[in-house]
Formats: sequence, structure tokens, C-alpha cells
Amino acid sequence: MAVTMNDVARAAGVSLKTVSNVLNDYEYIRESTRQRVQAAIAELGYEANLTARSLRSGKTKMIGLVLSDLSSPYYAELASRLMSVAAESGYRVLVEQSNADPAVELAALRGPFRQLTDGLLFTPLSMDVEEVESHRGAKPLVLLGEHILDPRLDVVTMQNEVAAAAVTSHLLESGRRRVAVVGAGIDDTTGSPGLRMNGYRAALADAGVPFDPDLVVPGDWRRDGGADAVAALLERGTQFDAVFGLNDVLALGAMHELLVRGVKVPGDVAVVGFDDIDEASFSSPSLTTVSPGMDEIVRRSLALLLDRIEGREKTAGGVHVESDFALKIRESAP
Amino acid sequence: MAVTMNDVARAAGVSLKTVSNVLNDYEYIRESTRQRVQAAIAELGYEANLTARSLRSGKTKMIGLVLSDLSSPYYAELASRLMSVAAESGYRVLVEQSNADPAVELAALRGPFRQLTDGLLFTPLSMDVEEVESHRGAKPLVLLGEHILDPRLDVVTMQNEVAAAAVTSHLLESGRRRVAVVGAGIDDTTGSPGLRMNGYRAALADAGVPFDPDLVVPGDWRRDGGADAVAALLERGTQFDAVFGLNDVLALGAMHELLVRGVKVPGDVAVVGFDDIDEASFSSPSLTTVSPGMDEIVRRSLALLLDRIEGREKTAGGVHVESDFALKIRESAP
DNA sequence: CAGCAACTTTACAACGTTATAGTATTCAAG
DNA sequence: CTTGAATACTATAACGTTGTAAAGTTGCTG
Repeated sequence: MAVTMNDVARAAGVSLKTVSNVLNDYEYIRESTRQRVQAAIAELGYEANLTARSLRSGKTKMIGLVLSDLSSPYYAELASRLMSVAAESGYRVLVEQSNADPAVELAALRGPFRQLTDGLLFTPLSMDVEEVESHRGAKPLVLLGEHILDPRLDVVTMQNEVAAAAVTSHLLESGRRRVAVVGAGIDDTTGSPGLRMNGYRAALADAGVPFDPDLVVPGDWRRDGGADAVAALLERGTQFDAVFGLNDVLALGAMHELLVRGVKVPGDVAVVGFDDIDEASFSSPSLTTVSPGMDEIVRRSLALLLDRIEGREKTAGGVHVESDFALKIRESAP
Repeated sequence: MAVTMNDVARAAGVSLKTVSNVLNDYEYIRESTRQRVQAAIAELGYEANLTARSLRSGKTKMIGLVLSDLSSPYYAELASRLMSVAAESGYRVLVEQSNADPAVELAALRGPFRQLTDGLLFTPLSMDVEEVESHRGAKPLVLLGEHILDPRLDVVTMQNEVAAAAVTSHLLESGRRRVAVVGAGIDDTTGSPGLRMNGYRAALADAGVPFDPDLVVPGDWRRDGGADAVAALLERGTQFDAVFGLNDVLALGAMHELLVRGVKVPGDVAVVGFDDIDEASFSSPSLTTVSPGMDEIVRRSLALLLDRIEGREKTAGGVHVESDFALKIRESAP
């Protein structure tokens, strides 16, 4: 059997509650008592039972991270950093993969997953703001990644539209005129795909380049999605001199397909992405992309969430944070 | 306040324990009673309190996954699959990043992390078998990835040596004679680096090619580690016509550095890796590598761990499982 | 040296579940 | 219609912690 507080109390000759007080840094404890208890703890090798603590205190010291798929590099890096940063504050991260499935997202908001965590960092992929708002429970919730300015919700977001416009403009400024965009449908206007598309269209408009629906190709946000999209473009004979993959893996998949088919990058077709995953610096050619400020997103979303959890942030309405972005110009689109 | 079993019991006109019995599929419950309880549960929207359940039952329905770094693609894919597969059996996965730090690995074996989980899938990076054996607690533990045949420990492993030999032999058979190996020191003989090195040396010996220490370059198992290693090789003028990156990101980093410096791959130098991460199929050139059978590793290690946790696997000594591997020949080393 | 405030420690209840050890009820067999 | 086994249900005690409220101790002030 594991050592309990009771054993420690007995060994130190104090009450159970005094041991608890020592553990919780209660102010009024005689120094000699504290040391006696600490000694007993050390001698017996006592470790607090986290489950009992959670039951009694109602806190789990875990935060939940809901994302579509941990094997996607962007989310893997995000989760990895979040875990490291959260650990500094004594929190663990429990990850839930939604696969963009509405049922799973809903379950993450209200089900057992919620119970296990003190607060949620949530990437809504299939739900809209209203659904999130109506199903979120009482515990703190910070939305991640979307550019949603709902006054009821805390949101930490990257500048999807502006950054997408910037990277598109970069292509246009280098003389490209037929920029294919991969990873969204023409009708998308919300969510990361839609917002980045908006940025794309804004940049075109800005440069006086007409929007051509033929250049828009939907695709799963995976490498093969990018490859398939390029294959489709080439097979239907659509002319293009650049590809904007709405995230890096799409762009890298697209680039792979271009190169396999003998299309020169950036000679014939320039390629840009979005996210600046580690791989983008090491592909051949290296990938021009947008760094959305992941470090800032991680730190600030966690800070906001912990402020809510620990009752420091009292703002009634939603707090909105937007990270800086940076254009990373590399070989695929100089 | 949340709805408790007591509320359900009152609503259904039965005792607390009967509600518990219904929830736990106890055999002897009258059908009518069961339905009354179910109805009350549905009406009140009752959800079991997992923390209380854990405290009383001693089970958390979580398994721990200890790895070096979740942002590494191999581990990200592993974690992602494990979560999906574990969910099928009603388990969640809690990830701990050790960064190969002995203190963190030790803490994962004995500390709070252990408490939160019913069993551990553990990738030992800085600890040897004896340390693991002496510090593992009472709960089930399955080692991952190493080829350790200690009779006291459960291990699910890939065929590090044989597979590394196979991919090296492939290089030798295609006529390469100066195969640089990146990611281990000459003295490594244990752990994934050492075992893969052993395979490398075995393949050389098999082909009658002398082992040259100059061709061995240590490096962190990251892209930049591979790039730095190649830079070092080139700068010190060591002749080589192939690079074996001991994992895929090393190989991809190495390949990037070669291409940046104008070395043709595979024309001048062939490159092979190990792991077959998703990216290996989409790099340019695509990467010849070894697929270590991750799906099998995930499924069998989880099955073994759950068998231990749920008391089905009674074998006193360690169970050893070895996954199949497959050579994936692609453009970087045809 | 009484009185009061500041400290220090404690007993007991509570968190919401499952385990133990029963008590009722039903029903077939004698 | 009695017995005993099978079935159906329940009261009570845990699990190990923190919260509440109060009791006990000290030391200072008047």
C-alpha cells in the first residue's frame, strides 16, 4: 500500500491536517513542525495522491488540448511546446484528436474529457462560434487559431487573413499572375481555410489580378491532399505559375507532385505555404511560407487559460489576442 | 452542481449502489430496474465522475507514453496512432516528453506521472535496462523500441539491427562503398543508435567492406543534426558516396545539406534513413528508408500493456515482441 | 494578570464513487 | 408450505485528500 498523509502524520506526531497544511504552504506553521513533517515525508517517501486531491479540490492540474490530428507537424509542434510551457506552471496537457469530427468536438467540450481538465485549448474545426458558445461548459475555454471576434469567447489567433495576403502578395510582386490555391473550396470564408482564402483574394484584388475559380482546388490538409490537388490541376490543363498551399504540408505535397512531374520549382511554378513547420526549412527547395508566431500563440493562450483557471483574469467578455506573423522567404518562391 | 449518483438513485427510487451496479453492468439486476435507472440517468444528464471513480477503483483508464520529443515526426505519428487505438478500448493517452533527460525519465517511472496512469509505454533513452528494472514500480510497464531481451521486462521492439543491416546492404549492393553513418558515436552499441550502428557494421562486414571510423558522425536526431553532420564531413574532406541517417529526420537534414552544397542525390551521394515517416515519401528526392512496422508496434504494445493492466497476461517473465520491417526503396537510393 | 489578537494545531465532514457484506425476494424441489 | 439456492437489492464503509470551524497556544497591552 502506498504511504498516505495519515502515515506521515503519525510518524511526525501531528494531525493529518497539519501535514496537509505543510504540503499546501499554509502560512501559520511553526518552523520546527514544518521540518518534522518534511522529514517524515522524506523518510517515508510520501507522495501526494493526485486523484484524491483532484476529487477534493475539484482541480486536476491538467489542461486539455483539442486538435484535429497530432500527427500533423504543425499540431505536433504546438502540442510539444505547450506541454513544455505548461509544465513550468505545474500543469499537464491531455490531448484529444478530433479528426475534425463534430461528434468528437462536442464530446471534448462537454464529455468526460472536459471533466479531466481544468480548462481547454480548443481548435474548432467543424463547429461554428454559436455551437461552441452554446455547448461550452462552465470551465475556462480558450479558442485557438481562428480569427473569431465573438465578444463572449476568449480567442488567441494568428493573423490568417493578413498573413495569407502577405504571402500571396509576395508571389504577385515577384511577377506571378496565375496563383493556384490548394486546400479550400471557393465558398469557404470561415475557419482557417476560409480566412486564408480571404487573404488570398484580398491580395489578388489589391494587385488588380482577377480571381479565377479554376485555380482553387480543395484538398485535405495533408501532403497527399496537396499532391492530389496539383495532379488535378495539371491533368485538367489549368495554367498556373504559382501554388499557395494553405498550410505547409499541402504546399510540400504539391511541390513534391510538381517535381515528380518534371515541373521546376520555382522556375516554372513557385510554391508557398503557411505555418513554417520545421520541415519547411529543410525541404528541397526550401519552402517560402508564413510563420504564424507559434511560440507567442502557445505562451499567450496558455497564460490566458491559466489566468482564467486561477481566477486572475476577470474580464467578463472574451479576450482577444493576435500573434505577429513573419514572412519567411526561401527558395521555393524567392 | 453536477448530478451525482445519489441524485439518480433518488430519481429512480433505488439505492445508490443499484445505480452503480447498473453502470458497471452487474449481472443481477431486474430489467425493469435497469430501465428505470437508465431513464433517470438520461433525464438528469448524469455523467460519472471519473476522478471519484479513479480514487475508489484505483484505475485511471489512462496509459502513459514516455518519449523524448513529441514534435519529432516519428513520435508524433506513434502518439497519434496510439491515442486512436487506445480509445477503442476506452483508454486515454497521457504523453510525457523526457527530452532524453535521465531525471525526467526517472520521474516518469516513479513520480506523479505514474500515478495518473494505469500502465506505461516507455521509450528508455538515457536509462539502461538495470535502471529501468530497479525503478519501475508495481504497475505494468512495456518498453518500446529497444531490442532488449531482459527476461524481467516486457518489450515491444522493432528490428533495429537487422533492418539497419538491410538498408546498409541495399546501399552496398548498389555499389556504394563509402557509407557515412550519421547520428551515433563509434562507441554506441546499445539503444536505437547503437543497435542500428551494429546493423550497419554487420552489413559492412558481410560485404567485406572495411569499417572506417571517419565515416561515423554523431549528431542530434533532428534535421539540423543531420545537416551539421554532413557539413562536418564535407568540411573535413572525408570521401563518401552514401549517407545512412540513423533516422529519417537525420537523413532528410543530411540530404538537404548535400543538395544545398550542390552534391547530387543520389548521383554523387545516396541517402537512406530509418522510420519511414510520412515525409519520406514526399521529399525530393523521396527517401529510401526502413519502415519499422509502426502499426504493429502500436497495436501489439498496447495489447500487451492492456493485458497486463487487466490481468489477462500472466506470464511472470518478460514478453518480447518484435515487429516486421520493410525496406522502402525510393529515389534517394534506388 | 485579564483580555485580546495573533498564531498554531486539530477534529470532523465532505468530494462521488466502488467494495464488502449483508438482507430481501423469488422460485423450484422435496 | 418448508427449505435452500438463485436472484435482486441495499446500508455502510472505505479511497486519500482539502475545507470548515473551532480549540489551543503564545505573547503583548493596559
